[in-house]
Amino acid sequence: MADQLITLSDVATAAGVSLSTASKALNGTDRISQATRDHVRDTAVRLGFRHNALARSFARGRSQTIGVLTHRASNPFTRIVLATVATELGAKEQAILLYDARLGDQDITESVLQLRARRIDGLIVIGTGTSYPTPSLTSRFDVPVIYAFTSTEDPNDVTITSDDTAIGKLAANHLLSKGRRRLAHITAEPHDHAAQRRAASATQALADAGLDWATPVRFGRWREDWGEDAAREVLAEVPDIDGIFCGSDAIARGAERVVRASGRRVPEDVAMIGVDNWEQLMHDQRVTRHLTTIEVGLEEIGRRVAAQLLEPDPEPGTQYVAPQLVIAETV
Amino acid sequence: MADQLITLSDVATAAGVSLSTASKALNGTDRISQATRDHVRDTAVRLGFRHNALARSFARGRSQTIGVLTHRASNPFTRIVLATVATELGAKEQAILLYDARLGDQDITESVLQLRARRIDGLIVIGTGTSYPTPSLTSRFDVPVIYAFTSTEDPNDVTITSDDTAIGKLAANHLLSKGRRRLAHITAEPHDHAAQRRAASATQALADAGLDWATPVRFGRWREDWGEDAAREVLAEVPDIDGIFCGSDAIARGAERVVRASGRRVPEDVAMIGVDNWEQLMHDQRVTRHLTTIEVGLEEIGRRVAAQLLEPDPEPGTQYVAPQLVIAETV
DNA sequence: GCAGGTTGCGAAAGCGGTTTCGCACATCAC
DNA sequence: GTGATGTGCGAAACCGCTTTCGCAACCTGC
Repeated sequence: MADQLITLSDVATAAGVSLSTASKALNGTDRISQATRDHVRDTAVRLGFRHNALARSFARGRSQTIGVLTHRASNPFTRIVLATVATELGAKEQAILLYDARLGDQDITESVLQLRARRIDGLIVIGTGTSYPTPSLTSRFDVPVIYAFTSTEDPNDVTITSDDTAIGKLAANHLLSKGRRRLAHITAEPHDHAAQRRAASATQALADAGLDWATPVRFGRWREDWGEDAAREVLAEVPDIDGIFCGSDAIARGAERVVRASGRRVPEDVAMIGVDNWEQLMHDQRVTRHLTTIEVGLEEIGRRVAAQLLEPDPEPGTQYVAPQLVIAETV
Repeated sequence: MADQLITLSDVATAAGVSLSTASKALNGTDRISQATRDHVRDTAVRLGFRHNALARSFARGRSQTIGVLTHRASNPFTRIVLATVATELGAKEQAILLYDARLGDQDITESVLQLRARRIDGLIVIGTGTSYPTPSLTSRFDVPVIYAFTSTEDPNDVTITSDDTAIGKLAANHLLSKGRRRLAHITAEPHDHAAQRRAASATQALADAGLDWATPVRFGRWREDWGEDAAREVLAEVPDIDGIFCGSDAIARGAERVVRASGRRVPEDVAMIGVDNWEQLMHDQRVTRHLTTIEVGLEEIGRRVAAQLLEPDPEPGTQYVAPQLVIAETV
């Protein structure tokens, strides 16, 4: 498969025009008569010509490559955003260059210099969705920088992230709409931004309905076993609890196990709702829905980031992706 | 941040040598005296010079970009391999260009041509791990092609994938080692290669111990609800079953729910083992281990693929990644 | 019939490196 | 002292495309 590839110069010669005319004809730039244009294009097709992307990138000074900075690409949330971004950009002939775990790194400067030497056409910073803000790098590049699933100190940075406030509200209101009134909330660390916002907005939603939690919000960790522990506490304190909003699906998994083990039925006795839509995101089409949950919109974040990055001028500021209620069996 | 970047020519001038000498000094190629070499390098550092990667790629004809072909990048298994590959390659300054869903595409030829026009330095084909073989593309490129998590018709293709035979054996033997003797196996479609091999090798492991399944292998789907259905059947047919090997963690999740709901204890009454290690892979550090399972080694596949691709000549043939037993509560 | 504008195209200068080749000089063996 | 060999460096070609600029030919309007 090492046949010599056709160059633009070959096309020009075959079409009987100059190199520059051939270039312009194929690119649609400059003034070229329709007849010449068609002729050159036909010739190019006939010869099976393709622009050498390397030469083109070099001449144009644009690499067709987008830099991606992550904190830890092994994080499953990060991976979803990353894979989506890679898919979307690949469809647009843009490669990605991933610098993992360099985001929190001391000498991020080195990475910045490397990315600039690579002449990346844009930069995507993917956060973890929980502990923001991320330091702003926008001013260090002369190409567009977009922040995904995080936020920065600079409100003018182009940011696309989840809407934790809407998530909390959505969860609480869904439980309320099903007639549940004795509600509990089990979530992660109190200093985790996502947990904090979801809890605050859910509390507000209850207040708007003239209610309060039947038992104080349980702050703990993003872990299945914390879901178990907290659920035990909740059941002990409020035996007739009729709805639990879990800050994540992992927590919900653990909590559900305890609730069922206690002899209560889900959702008849206790309705349960999580956040993340893991069953969908993680298992692809391989699983049926079991847990009622809220889809944060990670793939949507990835899609929008990719789209915005290729826009001539993306709108500055933060865009929140609306969460989606995913109704299944547990509410 | 639009300061003019330093070129090699600037370095040469500043160091008082020719352009070619500067190039060779920095690259360590050709014969250059140590003194000159050091001097040029010092000058480059002092000026903050970095090679323009675009110019370099162009001149060398190597793009520093690896093509990646997937069937569907939203598949969670694919995403793991993809993210790992991207991480490893990024650390080596290699970008990736992802062409998703073009693998099964009719005119894969178009993608091949595009990738060749891009002058990719190598190609990675990521499969789904279940339905192989993938058509071989090796002969259509003059750069290395590696197949990950799949296999091809050509035994000489460089392939790195999971070891389904070892997985089945490992699972069966682990249950046997815990003294379980009345075993069942619940898995996916009988025509799914992974399911088939795992079932066959587990059956063989039982035979080696002079045993057979207590009830015929249940072939179904890679779904949690299939795990439930099959477990119900198994319990009805063999009430005193004492071990279940589930073909995946999703199946195990469903099966475990049914087993527990029947009043049986896990693992005291029924030991259960899955495959995939999702709790680890999907939740990162966010969850404790609950399900005893087998780690297929997707990240290891990704790491090896990236490493092999950058080797001068990767060894032809198939490499199987050894599965790892992940012991938790359910056995 | 002519100044002024428009249209279509080609020559040539990059883009910023890598790499081949040849030259001058130093070193060596005899 | 001479030829053979080796060493260090620079001139220049080259990678394949984009883009600027200028020139001729062709329109206008008066």
